[in-house]
Amino acid sequence: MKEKELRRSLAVLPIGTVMKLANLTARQIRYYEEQDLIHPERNAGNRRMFSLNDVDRLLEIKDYLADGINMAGIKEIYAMQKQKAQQKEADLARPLTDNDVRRILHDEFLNIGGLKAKDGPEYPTH
Amino acid sequence: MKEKELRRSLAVLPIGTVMKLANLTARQIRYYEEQDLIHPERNAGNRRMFSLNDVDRLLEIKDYLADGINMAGIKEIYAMQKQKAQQKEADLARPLTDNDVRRILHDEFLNIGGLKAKDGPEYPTH
DNA sequence: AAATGATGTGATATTTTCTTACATGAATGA
DNA sequence: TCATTCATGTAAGAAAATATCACATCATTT
Repeated sequence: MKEKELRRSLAVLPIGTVMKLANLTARQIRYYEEQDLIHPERNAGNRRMFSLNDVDRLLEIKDYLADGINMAGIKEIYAMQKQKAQQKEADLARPLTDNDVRRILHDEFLNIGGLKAKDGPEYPTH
Repeated sequence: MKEKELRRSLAVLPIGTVMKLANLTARQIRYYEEQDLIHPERNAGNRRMFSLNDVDRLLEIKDYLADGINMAGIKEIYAMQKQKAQQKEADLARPLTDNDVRRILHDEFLNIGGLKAKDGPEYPTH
């Protein structure tokens, strides 16, 4: 479903529509943007244009706030989600080759032997 | 998928967005509305608000025009489609009950006998 | 009590959209 | 060929939507 994802990320909604869909004031929406929780695009005339994904996120933010989580907390949540997504992306991008595996095992054996010169072992040898 | 249908029929897009999505001028879009080919909603401030279905229809209209069909032709096409849809709806809405069938047969027998007083038979008895 | 966080409100500028009217160029029929 | 009609362009002026910025407010935290 790549098509669907594209549709959902198209910036087509003006703030007035988003206010109604998410039941938020313009002030709130702009503030959440200021806090880097959403990143609506801008059209040629500097008007914010939102995607359906943006609306979803606004609804999420609303829920988090209702649960007593503050901006900082929400920001952290999204930062973590982003990290996870990036890790997954990286994992998917280049699955380990046999060569990678061999190299990793080789390095580990070096470490186990305590022979690694430059930085010393990564774990206590006690 | 009633949900999807609802989403597609939500009037959330301003004309500026629709212009880009359908690659049409505001003039064209308003003219097609004037010709009763589309019926965007209006918001409290009298601005036209379009649904994704509206955009689809605009793209269709564009195709028809490109095929050399004029407004009158397109209008007729949509009129026919509407009729078909209404018929289908009517058919689906209330399939005939046994009672309906009995009543219809009863009436038909009356007619066959040529006894129907008021309007006379519905078909030539010749 | 002072500071902070989330939101409301008001002022003013800019952009978008509306309606109305007139212009235009291609196709069509007399 | 000339006048019409059709689909669209364009301009003017008004109204609505949105932008930013500043200050107000009210609850919570320190």
